[in-house]
Amino acid sequence: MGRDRATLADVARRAGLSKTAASMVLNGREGTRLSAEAHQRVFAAAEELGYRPNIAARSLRTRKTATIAFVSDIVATTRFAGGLIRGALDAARERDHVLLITETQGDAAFEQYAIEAILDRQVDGVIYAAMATRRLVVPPAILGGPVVLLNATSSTQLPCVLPDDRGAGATVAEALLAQGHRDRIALIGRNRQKERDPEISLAAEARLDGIRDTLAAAGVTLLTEVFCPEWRPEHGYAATRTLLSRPERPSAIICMNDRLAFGAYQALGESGLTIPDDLSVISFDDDPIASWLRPGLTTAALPHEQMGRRAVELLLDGEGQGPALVPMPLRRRRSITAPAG
Amino acid sequence: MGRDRATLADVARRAGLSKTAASMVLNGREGTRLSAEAHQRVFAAAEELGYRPNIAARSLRTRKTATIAFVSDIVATTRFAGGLIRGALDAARERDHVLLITETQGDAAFEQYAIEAILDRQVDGVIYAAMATRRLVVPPAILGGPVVLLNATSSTQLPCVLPDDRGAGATVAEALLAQGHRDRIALIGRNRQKERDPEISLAAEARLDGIRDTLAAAGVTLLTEVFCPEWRPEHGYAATRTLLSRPERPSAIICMNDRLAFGAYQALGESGLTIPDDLSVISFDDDPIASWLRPGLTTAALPHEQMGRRAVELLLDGEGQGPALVPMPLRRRRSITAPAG
DNA sequence: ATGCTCTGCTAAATCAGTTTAGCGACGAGG
DNA sequence: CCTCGTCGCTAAACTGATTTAGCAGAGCAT
Repeated sequence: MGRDRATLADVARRAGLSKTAASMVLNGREGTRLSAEAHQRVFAAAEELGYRPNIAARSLRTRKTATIAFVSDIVATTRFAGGLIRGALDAARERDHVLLITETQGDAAFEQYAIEAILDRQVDGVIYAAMATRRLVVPPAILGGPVVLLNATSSTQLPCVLPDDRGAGATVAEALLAQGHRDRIALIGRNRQKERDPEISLAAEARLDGIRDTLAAAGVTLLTEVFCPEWRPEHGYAATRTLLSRPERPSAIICMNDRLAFGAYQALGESGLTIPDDLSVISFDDDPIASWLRPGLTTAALPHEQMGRRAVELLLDGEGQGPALVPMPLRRRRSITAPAG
Repeated sequence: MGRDRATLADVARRAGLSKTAASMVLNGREGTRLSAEAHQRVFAAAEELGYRPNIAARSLRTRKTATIAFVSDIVATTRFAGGLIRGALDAARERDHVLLITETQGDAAFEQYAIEAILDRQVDGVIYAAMATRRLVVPPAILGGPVVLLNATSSTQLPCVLPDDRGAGATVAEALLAQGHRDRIALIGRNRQKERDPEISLAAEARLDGIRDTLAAAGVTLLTEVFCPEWRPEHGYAATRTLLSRPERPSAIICMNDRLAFGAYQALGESGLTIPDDLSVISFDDDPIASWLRPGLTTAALPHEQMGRRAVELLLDGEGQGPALVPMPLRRRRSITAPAG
């Protein structure tokens, strides 16, 4: 890998100058009194030799590696994680940085390995990411340098990037109100554990709050709320069957995430009900399946790519970059319409 | 990040020995004539100081960085990619290495950036991965060091890791034959472009071959084959409708991937047909939705995690590691049964 | 006493950069 | 004529490891 590369000494020699001169010119140092001609010669020599600095050598002196560590619990290998990484990758590239990725899998030994690997390589900063939006404990060892939390908060005073779940709740509620839904809106996916334990999820409570407040402002309350032990399709399926067994049928169902909505679609299909004519469905996340469903599922999208970007921006450009609460845009598809009758 | 770290000089001083001695002891060099007592002192000092070597400094001298570059076209941020990365991450950790991840997005400028970033950082090797199993052109610049192709081949003589799509085709066909399906097996997802152009997909033709050969060996031929412009749910939906509009209804449908199968489920559901009683469905990939469908979809799984592992093993441990064709195990769920009537 | 080998260890070079301190030439001012 | 400041540039130190070359002392044979 990369033998025979021209070194700074080669460039200097070819330009007929010292390493010092070459280094200063190539780094665009201000206040140096090197002649315009010297600049020319160095640039020409570097160009001709295809010179690229050796980052290891440079970082030995400067302690900068142009490398960011992306540490996640398990996010990197999850279907949702892609966007997070891609956004971070893009933003890093724009700033001439590169991403070192590690995964702790929630395992203390793996986390230890990840931290040591990172420290050994003197990364410029760490993005500490979680799969599910939640509160976590940051290992003190990495606090020696800049850290940004991605999709997570902690009790320490660290900058963090979160999706605006509360705003998404409001958005979803507004979308239904705008279609004329009022007192027959049901919700599936209530989950005491998720709502109460911030180490599991910050999303659940925030979404719920956004929904409730917005409906309340319009003088509306939820028709009913169905609890689910988890947020997977089978639970959405079961919850929807429960819902349909009750005397008053809702005009719309809000699902706490798309996997639940997927289960709801299955249950509604089996019951011979048509979406959205018999019943509107709306949800959160914008999982890839949302666009595969028939009809397409209207859902508030987790802005993973934006979040990944923002994390890098926060880390490298400092705090001035703006809000760390990233809005969740509504993806409008065909699953909601005005209530029948 | 990591200031105040003890250096080798610190360790040597505390042990009352030279840097040379400390270095040799810590690297477990054979043939050194340092006393057992000197060993003790060095280890003790390193322990007490929490010494960890600075990798940048070391690699300046040794040209080893304990870092592998994972370059992908777009795989890293795709729902499928997770396993590839996770497998690689795990195998890398076991060998005390770390992964530098970059994405080219199929863009030449990005690829250039990725290559330079990699070369600048003197990685020990490169895993060059593709999202879809295909043939690709490896940029000559990275051929200076070890390279392994992941989910891809090239015209150059590089080691590569591929899923055994042909074997999977055989597995799928066998599963249907074992249930008693014979002359009413349909296939959806034929696609001339994918089958013919190895730069787009190696999977399509291989799967098809595996299916055909296995059926032929049992004296069976496909009832019908429906073409699809792409392998997305809507195409599976359309293809299935086409299939159902024909006079002879199949007893089983083989879908070329799970997304097509998802579309097939939708179409079958609309037609009031029950899976698997009216019709068996079987497929390839083991996309997460396969387990979410009702009934669960039986499918030959892409062994992404295994593939990612194997790539690192091939890169670091050499070629002796065994076959680069990774078997695709059949995930048996409830979507196939014996044909009705 | 001399030469030889072996043991146990170290000084110094090296990797490829950045950075500090300062040198020689030249012109201006006193 | 001497001093001073500026200009344009360079030597050498430094970063933290590995590695080469070799030194001092002990033991042994001659």
